[in-house]
Amino acid sequence: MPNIRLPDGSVRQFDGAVTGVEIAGGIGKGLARDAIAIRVNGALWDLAREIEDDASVAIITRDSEEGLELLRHDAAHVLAEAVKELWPETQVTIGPAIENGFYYDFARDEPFTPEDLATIEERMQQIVDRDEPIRREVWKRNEAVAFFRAQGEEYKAQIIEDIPADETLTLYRQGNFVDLCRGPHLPSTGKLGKAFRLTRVSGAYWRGDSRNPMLQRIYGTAWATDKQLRQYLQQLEEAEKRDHRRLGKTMDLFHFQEEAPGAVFWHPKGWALFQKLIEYMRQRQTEAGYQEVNTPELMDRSLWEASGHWESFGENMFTTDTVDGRNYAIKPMNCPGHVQLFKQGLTSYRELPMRLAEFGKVHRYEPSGALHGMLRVRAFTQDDAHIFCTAEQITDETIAVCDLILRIYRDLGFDDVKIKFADRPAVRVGADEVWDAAEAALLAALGKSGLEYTHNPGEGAFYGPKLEFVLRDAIGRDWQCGTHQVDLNLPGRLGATYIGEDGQKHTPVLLHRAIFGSLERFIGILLEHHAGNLPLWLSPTQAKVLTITSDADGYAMDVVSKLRSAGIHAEADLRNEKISYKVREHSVAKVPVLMAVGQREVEEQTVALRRLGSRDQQVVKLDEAIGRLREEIHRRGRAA
RNA sequence: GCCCACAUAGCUCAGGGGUAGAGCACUUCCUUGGUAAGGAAGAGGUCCCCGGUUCAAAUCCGGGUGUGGGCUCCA
Repeated sequence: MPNIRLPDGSVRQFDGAVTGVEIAGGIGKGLARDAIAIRVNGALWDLAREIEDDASVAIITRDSEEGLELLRHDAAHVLAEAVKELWPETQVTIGPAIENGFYYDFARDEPFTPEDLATIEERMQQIVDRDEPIRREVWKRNEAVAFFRAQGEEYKAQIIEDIPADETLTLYRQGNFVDLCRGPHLPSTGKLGKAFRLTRVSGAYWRGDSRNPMLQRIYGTAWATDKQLRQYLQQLEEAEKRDHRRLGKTMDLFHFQEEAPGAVFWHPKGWALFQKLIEYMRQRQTEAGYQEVNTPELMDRSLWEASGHWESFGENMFTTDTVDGRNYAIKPMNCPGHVQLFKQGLTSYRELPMRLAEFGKVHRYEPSGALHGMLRVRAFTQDDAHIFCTAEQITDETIAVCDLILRIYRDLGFDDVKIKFADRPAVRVGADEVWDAAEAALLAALGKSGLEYTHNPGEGAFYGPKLEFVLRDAIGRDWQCGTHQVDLNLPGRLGATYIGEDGQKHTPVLLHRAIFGSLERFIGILLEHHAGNLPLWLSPTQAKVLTITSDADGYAMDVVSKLRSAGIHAEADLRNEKISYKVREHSVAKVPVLMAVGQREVEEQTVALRRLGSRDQQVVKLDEAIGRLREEIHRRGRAA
């Protein structure tokens, strides 16, 4: 006689074991139709599973967050069923729900082709039409292993063998397809609906290990309604439009070419943007007490051996083959160079903290498959800084770094920033007491500044704990950019010391920090975040002066030179084209300010101002227009 | 590095065993037009590279390079 408590607090009594189907049906027809699973005392159950004892339940519907996840998981099963029907020799492995969709990994000699995806998708729709009941079965593990082995499903058998012995083993059967699964599942394949789409096929290592065989992964997206699916596909198109590689072309900022994989050719406009970011960062760093330095890009192998990079990072380093027979390496990091600066002469504790900053160009031999536009390159510029300080100073320096990072992200239009605290990994250098102190110092800084953070256990560097700064862009993607690390290893290794109050030599603490991380990558993110519509102060070409008729040519040139004198990057467009043609062209090129001049403007010494994204224009006196733009550039677009 | 796909004009792309096509951009001419594409003409290609098959390869096959989507990696 179970008492079933519903989310609204009401209790219903049943004569015997009851299922989710019956409970939902008892509440209403609509709910019975939309129900796909039931939460029983906190755990998700199949709708058809019998509830024998008193329980608190909640019906899960397809449009809820949890329901959607179940739907996607089912889509993965239907995908596997379709593939098994089409190519019975294929082995199935795993297929979970993921963000926006699902995937399933298959083992099969023949690769799946894009045409296969269409075939599979059709078959999936047939399976949905068949509305096969999905049934849960509890199996004994040796029987389950034997069952899958008999079918040639070696991977499944392996998975079952690795499941802890005390766990209940459940299989789900739909039609002729049986899969190992924890569940729960929809009552039948018809409940999946047809708001799904197979999106791509790719390789994936068995159990995520590159030493294992490669499986074929089919990805799909699945939603509760067709409308949601359409919205999602539209979102993808939107993201594609703001792809930095596309914007780099249309805005004429940079290009890549075959001879320099993973290295950027900066065009004048792109380089102007690059320089504006550096100029801005330089100003902020000077305010914060940093000193800018520059260290060699090429240094002898012995230094990299001393620092430990040759051993632990050598595979990623570019090296030279020169006639002098020496081995040089192109720097993959700036740290060893900065330590050399610190080691020059004797440093007193009174000079600490010493903050050395460098816009250092580094080269790393990244695996070819890792390269991705400007987001993952082999040659990039770090806004790197190393702070040499005492153990007592870690906390205050960390607070200062956090403030600086958040301030800069805000200025650049990123208001949603998350901080992660990554502590000691399993493989590490340094004594536990030293780690205790370093971690405590970082946590103390976070505590003192009142910043929220999440814990990322075991994800610290081998040489020390770190803070990671993750920013969220305009379309909800997260990017890890800033980093702040405590290094307990390098100063000692490279013999850096300072003279303490006691007159003795001590090893300083080294803090590594980067804010943009890589200028190249950050610019890519910045472009995508703003969809190319950069704030005025960062725009390479800030204003374009467009003539309406050639009578205004002379005046247009005057306007440009006045803008330039005021420090505004301006260009004239005197071409024999219609004004609407010029407006379109420069709008497409994302120029933030357009100034049209015709006969009227010449006579009145005005300009017709049009801002990017607006369809309106405003006629203002030239001097006033310049004043306004100057002011906006000066305060970097933030509200005064 | 691994799996799959792709590489044709400056850009976006179509085509395809018999010497190459569109739109936009570019050049010239006409047009001086008031806020997202005015008109006409012209020029432009080692069809990524190297091999192979073939009477004939941009097209088919093999290898390489690069790019894209994933996997692994991101010290």
